[in-house]
Amino acid sequence: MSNPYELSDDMPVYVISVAAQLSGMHPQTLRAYDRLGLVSPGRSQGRGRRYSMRDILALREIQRLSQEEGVNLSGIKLILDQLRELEQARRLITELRVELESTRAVAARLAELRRGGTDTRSGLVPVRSARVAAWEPMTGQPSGTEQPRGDK
Amino acid sequence: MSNPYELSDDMPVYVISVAAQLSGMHPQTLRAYDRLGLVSPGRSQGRGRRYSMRDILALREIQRLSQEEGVNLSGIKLILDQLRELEQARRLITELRVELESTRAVAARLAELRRGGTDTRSGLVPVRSARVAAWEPMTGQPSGTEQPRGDK
DNA sequence: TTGCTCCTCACGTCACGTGAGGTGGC
DNA sequence: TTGCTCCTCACGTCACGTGAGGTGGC
Repeated sequence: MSNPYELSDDMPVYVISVAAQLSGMHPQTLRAYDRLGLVSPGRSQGRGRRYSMRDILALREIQRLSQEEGVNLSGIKLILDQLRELEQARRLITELRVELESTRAVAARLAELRRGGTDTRSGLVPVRSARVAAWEPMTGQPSGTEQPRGDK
Repeated sequence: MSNPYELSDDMPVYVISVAAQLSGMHPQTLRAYDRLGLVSPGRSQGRGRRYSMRDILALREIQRLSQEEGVNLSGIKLILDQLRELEQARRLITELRVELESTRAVAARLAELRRGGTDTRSGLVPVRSARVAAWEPMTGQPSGTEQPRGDK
């Protein structure tokens, strides 16, 4: 309850030797990553490093990018930054779509309440654009960038 | 008009020596990038490479990531892929916000037409969520895309 | 022929992981 | 004392740029 950490994932509990085992890396490598600002664990009394589970997961992702994808540390840093931006954008997209749907429902309900049925000519009932309707939450993305240029 | 290429940017016109000069890279480097699938120019008669202006710009971006950011080629490939996804997401966000605004305007107009003013208790007039309202189009960049957020 | 293109091979440099070596506090 | 931590230095490996060397078609 009065726990200063929301979840135990953020609690810095693992010393460097344990963190090295959990992440499958060399302790010296973890020190190097700390120095480079890639994964900076907490400190205990200003001396020993203390890694959280979130740090461990970050280390594993770095290991994957490094070993499987062959990306160097400069690249990994940029990629992780970009990934955060991308996830932020995706969250916003989901939120905007939810809000758009509910707003559309409201508009439709209001239009319905106005007796006489749908008055299409008034343009009061918005037409969903093809591009927005067709969009799927991030497909594999090859060549999907093509824009059908709907010239309404 | 009947030009098979939309803009001259996509027309493969530069031979490798010219492309090397324009991008400030070694011809051998361009051949290596082609082999690695980083920038694959067109071919003339199945032999010589022909680079478009778009290829040149891609080469310059690669050079920046490599020299200024110190990213290796594996990283550059992932970063460029991610960047395309990010730009796609940003375009969609802009589109969704435009559509949301217009739908809101329609809903507001319809609500107004229903005599008696706003009936807040009915929940028919949607309240804009704080997160969506607060969001700025990707901070950290020129911010010229700023949308004045005119709340009607 | 000249000047381009193509290719492969090899070398130099640099990034990075990791071992060694020596220190200090529970 | 033992077993951890901290640090720096050095070495081996690998990625990558680029030069050399030799080919072929306008």
